[in-house]
Amino acid sequence: MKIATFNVNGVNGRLPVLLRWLAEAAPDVVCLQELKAPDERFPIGAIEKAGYGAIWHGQKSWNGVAILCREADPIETRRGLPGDPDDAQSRYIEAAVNGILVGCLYLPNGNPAPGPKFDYKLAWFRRLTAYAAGLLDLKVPVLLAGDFNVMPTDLDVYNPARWQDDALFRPEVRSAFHALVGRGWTDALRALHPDERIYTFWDYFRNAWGRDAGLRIDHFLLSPALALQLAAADVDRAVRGWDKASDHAPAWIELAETGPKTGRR
DNA sequence: ATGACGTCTTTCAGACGA
Repeated sequence: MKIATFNVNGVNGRLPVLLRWLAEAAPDVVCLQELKAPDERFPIGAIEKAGYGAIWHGQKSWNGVAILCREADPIETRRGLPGDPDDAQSRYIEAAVNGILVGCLYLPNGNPAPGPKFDYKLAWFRRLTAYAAGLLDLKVPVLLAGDFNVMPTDLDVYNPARWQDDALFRPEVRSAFHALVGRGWTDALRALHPDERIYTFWDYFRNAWGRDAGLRIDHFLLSPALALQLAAADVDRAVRGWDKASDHAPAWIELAETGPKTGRR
């Protein structure tokens, strides 16, 4: 089973890119972020025509997350991250798909730091860490996938010194990520490629794509049982070079089929 | 320190992104 995450940066403006990538990559499950569209403007017709069922949590202009499932409808288990009833931003949606609980998230950017936006990022991170602990307690296969807006280590940044004070790389944010992962999750891309420079985002500015000046900020966190099934993980880099591309490229993992538990025959 | 570029908006300028 192939599961992907893709920050599309506008699901309607990006629809041709999304549909082309779905046809070429044929993922079984897709987590989308930055829909930048309210619920009623999610392009469900085109996505169904491409062979995918979907659930989505939209918002006008900004944010917005969705889960797509090939030839099936995701069973929604949650929309919105718990822990703050006043948080109106659409950044979390979760579903049961093919025997796995999939949480799709878009963690706040947090710039400029310090400031209220950075405080919101750290608070959101705390809520995620608390909620994720409960997910592990469920003892079912769980995957958290999405745009975490964090480069975990120097290896994940083309020029670490330049990003030192940025909300995506500040020590508080990196330690928040490591504290979350340290509770029992596996960073799938890094687990399979411990020494490789892997990027999932290239700025539109300064010819970042042409210079390969990238960041690794889109991640898959696997629960312990799921980590045992991890067979492959990579980034569809070429998509970043397409016409009208998102500033993110899709990342994906491949999970090996297990025995009777998830076998469908 | 700023802005480069791109997307969205009851648009033609401003907010936001990373």
